[in-house]
Amino acid sequence: MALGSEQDFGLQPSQYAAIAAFRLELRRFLAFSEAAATEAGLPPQQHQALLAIAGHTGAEPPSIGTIAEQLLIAPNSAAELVVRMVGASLLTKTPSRHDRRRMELALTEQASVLLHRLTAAHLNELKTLEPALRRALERLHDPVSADPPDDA
Amino acid sequence: MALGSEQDFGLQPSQYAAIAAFRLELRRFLAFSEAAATEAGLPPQQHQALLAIAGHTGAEPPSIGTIAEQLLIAPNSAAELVVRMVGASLLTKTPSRHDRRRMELALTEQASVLLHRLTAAHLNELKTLEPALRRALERLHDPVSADPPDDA
DNA sequence: CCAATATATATCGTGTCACGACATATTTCA
DNA sequence: TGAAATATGTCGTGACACGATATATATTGG
Repeated sequence: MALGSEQDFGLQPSQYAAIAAFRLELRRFLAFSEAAATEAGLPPQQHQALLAIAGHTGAEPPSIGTIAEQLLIAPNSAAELVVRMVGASLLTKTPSRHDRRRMELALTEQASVLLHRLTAAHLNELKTLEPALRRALERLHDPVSADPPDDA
Repeated sequence: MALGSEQDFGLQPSQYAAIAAFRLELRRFLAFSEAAATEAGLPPQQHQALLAIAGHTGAEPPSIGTIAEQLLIAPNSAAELVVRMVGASLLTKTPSRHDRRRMELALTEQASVLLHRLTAAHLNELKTLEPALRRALERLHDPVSADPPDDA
C-alpha cells in the first residue's frame, strides 16, 4: 500500500545523497541525545518517556497509552517500559479513580531533576545542529547544491 | 562532561512540550521509513545501509568503514550488517586491489530496484511531513505558540 | 628493510528492548 | 445484562548493537 503508487521519474543520483545526508543529520542529533541520556544514567527510551510525560498537554493525566502514542510503540511495550521506570524510581503509577483500567503516571523528583538537565543540554545542542538539519531538509528539494565529498 | 555546564534559567514547561513535539515528528518520519522498508522485505538498518552506499559521493568506493561512518555505528557492527546483506543478495563485497584490507561494496541489481522504489516513496512522504517538521523545529525557539492538546 | 604500530575487517558472547500472541480487568453500549 | 471495546499486563522470541578479541594488511621510524 505504501509503495507502487508513486511516479519514479526524475529520481536523480544526487537525491540519494540528499536523503542520505538528511538521515545522517538526524542520526547525529539522535546519537547526541542517546549519549546524553546514557551519561545521565538513563536508557534513551526512558528519557523519551519522561519527556513525553513532562510535555503532555492534554486534560487527562498521562497514562501508559499516552506513552505508547507519543513514542509510537505498542501499548504492551509501553507497559513494559513503565514497569522498568517505576523500578528505577523515575515514575509513579497510580490507578485512575475515574477509569480504573488507566494508570496515571507522574515523574518522581529525581526524574524531574534529570529531565531538566537533559532538556537544557538538548536545547543547547540543538542550537548547533539545527542549521545543518534545516539545510539538509532544503536540499531534499534542490539536491543540485551538494556538500563536499564524504571523505573530506 | 555533556551536562552541568549549561545555565538552566528560563526553561519553561512549554519547552518540554516543544521538544516532545519535535521528537514525535521525527518518530513519525522514522516510523514511516521503517514501515516502508519492512513492507519491502528489508530490515530498516539494511535500508539505511543501501542508502548510504547509493548516496556515497567520495572518490574511493564505499567500504565497511563507510557504512560505519554514515550510520554512526561501530565498525564491527557494520561488518555484521554487511554480512547479513550479502547473505540476502543485497550487496556484493570484493576486496580492494589497492588496499586489500578494504572491502568494496556495491548494490546488487535487486537492491537497486528496491532502493529506487523506497526512495521515491520517501521523497513523496517527506512532502507531507516536512512542514510539520519545520514548524516543530521553529517552535523550539518560540514555544509560546502551542499545538492543540494531545488528545484532540 | 624490518619491527612496531595503525588500520580494516571479522567473530563470538551478551544485553537491551520491542514485538506478537495471549490473558485479564474495566468500561461502554446495544 | 451480555458482547464488544479499551487499557494494561505477561511471556517467549528475535533483531541488532556492543565489547572484547582476533587476524590480515599497510605504514612508518630507525
